[in-house]
Amino acid sequence: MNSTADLAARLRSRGVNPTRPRIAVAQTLFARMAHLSAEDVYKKVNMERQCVSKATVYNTLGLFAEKGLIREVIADPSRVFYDSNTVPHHHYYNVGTGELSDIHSEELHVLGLPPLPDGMVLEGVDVIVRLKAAAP
Amino acid sequence: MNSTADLAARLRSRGVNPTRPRIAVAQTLFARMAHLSAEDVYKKVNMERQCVSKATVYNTLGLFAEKGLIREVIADPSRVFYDSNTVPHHHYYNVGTGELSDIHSEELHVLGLPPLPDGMVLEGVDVIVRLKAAAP
DNA sequence: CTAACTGCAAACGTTTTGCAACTTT
DNA sequence: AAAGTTGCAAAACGTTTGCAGTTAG
Repeated sequence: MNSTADLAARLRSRGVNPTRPRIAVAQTLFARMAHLSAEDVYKKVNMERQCVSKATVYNTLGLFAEKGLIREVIADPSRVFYDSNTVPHHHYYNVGTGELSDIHSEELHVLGLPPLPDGMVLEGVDVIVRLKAAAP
Repeated sequence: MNSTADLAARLRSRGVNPTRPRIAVAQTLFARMAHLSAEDVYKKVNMERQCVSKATVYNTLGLFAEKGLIREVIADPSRVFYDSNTVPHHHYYNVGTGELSDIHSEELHVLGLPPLPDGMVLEGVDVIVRLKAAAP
């Protein structure tokens, strides 16, 4: 479940102090499987729960991402999306609507990654499959 | 080579009217193999050639990208990079320095792309391999 | 008591836009 | 003249930051 206590434990397990605003943001993020922009989170938190300022939403999302509780998805130059699913996976991006969705498949793999440049360590591999509506 | 006439022909072949500012931007883009932000292009154009306003640089880059003369690379939330190499390829992104580089390999492939959602057409597949400096 | 956190508003950097002037046809 | 293009300055947008006040350990 997503009780406050569970969420608090989840944050603590990543070294994040579970304050009330952070719990509120966490509830919004983890209640649904979604790809939300900071603005989306701000609106949803303040609609569903008590008031959290925009600065705190941004700071909290940055903190959660840094601590590995959520994942930043960079697909659109105009805003960052936050994905509550931290299991490695890839994304479709609908260029027309700006909608992001998971690629529900075990079959998508990146093969043949060349040896990394010297002194570099892999941080992640992001695959964005850009889609548009078919011509009518 | 990259003579003005050749660049003009290159723009025309994509339906872009080769005006003087656009040629200047094209020279800067195609002179080197590089990943430049709009700001980079603005600085280089105005250092190397005659003055082109920031608005025109932005508009021109957008136009070139739309017409397929260059490719937008979305790797960093803070700025868009423009790649003069339009042959399909993928990128390393150095998270520490913000530097983008090509993956020079025929070996990197994306395998197992699932069937696209109904009524959707593929626009492109972008792979960003995020790297950071190894811990000392 | 101290350190951590929050909210507000102002600042920021990138990108877009309105519009008058200037080309080009 | 009409259509397309440019430059400037201002606006817009998402995001970050400074700081005073609040909360939590």
